[in-house]
Amino acid sequence: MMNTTLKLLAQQLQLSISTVSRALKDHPDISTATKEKVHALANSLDYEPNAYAIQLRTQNSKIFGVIVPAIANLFYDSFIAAIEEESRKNGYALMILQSSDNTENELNNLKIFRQTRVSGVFACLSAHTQNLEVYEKMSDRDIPVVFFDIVPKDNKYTKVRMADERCAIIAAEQIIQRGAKHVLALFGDPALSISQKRKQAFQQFMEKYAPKTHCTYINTNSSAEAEAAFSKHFNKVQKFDTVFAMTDEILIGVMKSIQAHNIKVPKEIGVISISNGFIPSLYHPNISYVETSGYELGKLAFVQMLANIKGGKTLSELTLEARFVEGGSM
Amino acid sequence: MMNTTLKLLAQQLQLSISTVSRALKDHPDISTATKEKVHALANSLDYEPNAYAIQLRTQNSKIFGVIVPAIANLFYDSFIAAIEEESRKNGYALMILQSSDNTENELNNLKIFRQTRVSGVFACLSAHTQNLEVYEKMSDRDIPVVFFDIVPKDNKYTKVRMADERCAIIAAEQIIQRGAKHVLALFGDPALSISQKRKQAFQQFMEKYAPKTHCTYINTNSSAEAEAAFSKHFNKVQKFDTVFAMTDEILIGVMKSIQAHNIKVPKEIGVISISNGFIPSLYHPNISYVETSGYELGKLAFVQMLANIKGGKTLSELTLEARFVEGGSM
DNA sequence: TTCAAAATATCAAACGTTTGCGGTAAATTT
DNA sequence: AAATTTACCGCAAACGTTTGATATTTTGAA
Repeated sequence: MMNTTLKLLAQQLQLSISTVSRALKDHPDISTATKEKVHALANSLDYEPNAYAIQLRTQNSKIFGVIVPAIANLFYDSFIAAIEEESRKNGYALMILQSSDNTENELNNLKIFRQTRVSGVFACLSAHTQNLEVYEKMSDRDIPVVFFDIVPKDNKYTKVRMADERCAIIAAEQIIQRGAKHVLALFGDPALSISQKRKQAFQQFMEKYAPKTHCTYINTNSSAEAEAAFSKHFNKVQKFDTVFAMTDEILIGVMKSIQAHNIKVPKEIGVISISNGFIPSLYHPNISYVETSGYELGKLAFVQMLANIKGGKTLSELTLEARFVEGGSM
Repeated sequence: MMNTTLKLLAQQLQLSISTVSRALKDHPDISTATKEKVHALANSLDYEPNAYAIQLRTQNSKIFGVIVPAIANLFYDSFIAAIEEESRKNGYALMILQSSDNTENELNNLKIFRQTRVSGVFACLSAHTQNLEVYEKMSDRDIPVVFFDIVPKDNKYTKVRMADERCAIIAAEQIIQRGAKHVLALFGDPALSISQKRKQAFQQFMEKYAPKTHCTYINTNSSAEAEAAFSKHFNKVQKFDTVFAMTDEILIGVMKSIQAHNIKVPKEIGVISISNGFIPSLYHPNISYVETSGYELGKLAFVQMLANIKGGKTLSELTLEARFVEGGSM
């Protein structure tokens, strides 16, 4: 079927293309009578403006690019859901690409974004990306970048992230408040800055405010590792009264082990984690957790993006406050 | 910064735009010497073809649209991950929009896709969408649509979905094979065709091959409902030896109740579900399930899409076989 | 009436590509 | 040496839209 274009409308109405164009967007230059005629025909012919022609002309694609390590991930999911909602409200569409935590993919994705002349990109750095040159290239092209979650250290970038240290500290506070004596604290990949930050904050806080509490710190790289680590340490003579899991992944491993050994929560052991809430709600009793909301972070990132587009540069780091959500596991 | 364009390259090299364009795409008309010069300059100037100009010229956006009820969903997640992978391999990008199971959103999303002149759309119908007129409009514009998961009944559409009935039957087979006597079978929203199909298939199979097995059928609309339903029925005198959960959502509810009552799996009760595998792996022992892989379905959908684009129409319904994955819960 | 001002509509260039067609010079054949 | 082929390259139109500048008509006041 022939696509309806401005030209076609113009021909049928015996008007010029520009008049039709202006009529369609309510330009004051055009009389009401003409406008009505144009709108009527446009409707009946199902006119849909060609986004590509518009972009070519206006240099504005009204599309945001998003790079996440993985789409299939509770946290990024909710992040994406949030910016998708906001984007729609603001007349933008989303183009989502995943890096699979692979720097090469990340590069290719950025390239696609450049070619598509996206209006902006939301980027979560791959685990081991060091070279930020590509992102400079985006700036060169006047494409604003808002980093989220895993963000570069450099202060010249716009970034939003969870208050990683605070999360860990809130967890520590709770643990102290409940009078824990022996704590097993499990953290993620030690190469990741997020693991480092959380561990450091947690450890410092514990040492300062509860020096008598005995803490064991372990880094694990997967659910399975966490499960094994927990099993191994729990079997020792020295029993823990509290376990802290830095991520959902770790929590999953811990809980599998807890189920396997039929350990009673919270009677025999208290459990606390950092999460967006879904995984903790899977267990009975619900696991208490410090909330890191991908959804909230998404909203925040979007605000930053808009500010960036409208008012020029907004070089700043915004961190999202965390809060403790009481389950029944402590 | 000035964007590098063909024109710019042409000027600097004292060549015509067309020559530059052809050189860049290895056209045989252009001499090797020229090609090299062009490539060199293009590289050093970081030339990136303008996707919009190309689309305008070629009428081919190389973008696929995807509509899902929700991005934050294990099944759709993996579906998206699969088509994202394939798309990238084939030089396409993805534009993902969520309907939130709302017909109006669905309509708007389709509109965006039309305006963006996507090369094709992968669509999962909203729960209660009846009117398929919009999708006709896509066909009018020669935009192929591949339906997945929740698909229309009409045979004129291209669709891929799980073998819903087979899933239920495989589960029933396993249940019979384990010699279950009293089964609690939980299904989802009775208004959804997927619930109806699975329930019907399950029930028929059980009645035919294990008429003596006593089955209780219940429809629930959420995890919480499933949890309540399970608790209620398990408290009765008549104990169940097996519980079947049609979806992850239901399984979650069931498992919470099982944990709350500290029921031993599989000793006191056998558990089986239909899932893509993530949720079942969260428990100890792992829950046995009939696998419905969003990932596999995505791959299949993509093949259909490509066939549709290349070879014209491929009107057919493809269903993906399911398989039983042994956990330790039965 | 006359003329400026306001209202309305049109022209034409530009955005960055692709591509059919045509042209020129060199290489090859008669 | 003329004719033909081959190898390169450029011209210009087209894709559908937006928009500053310009042209035409209508309106209202002098």
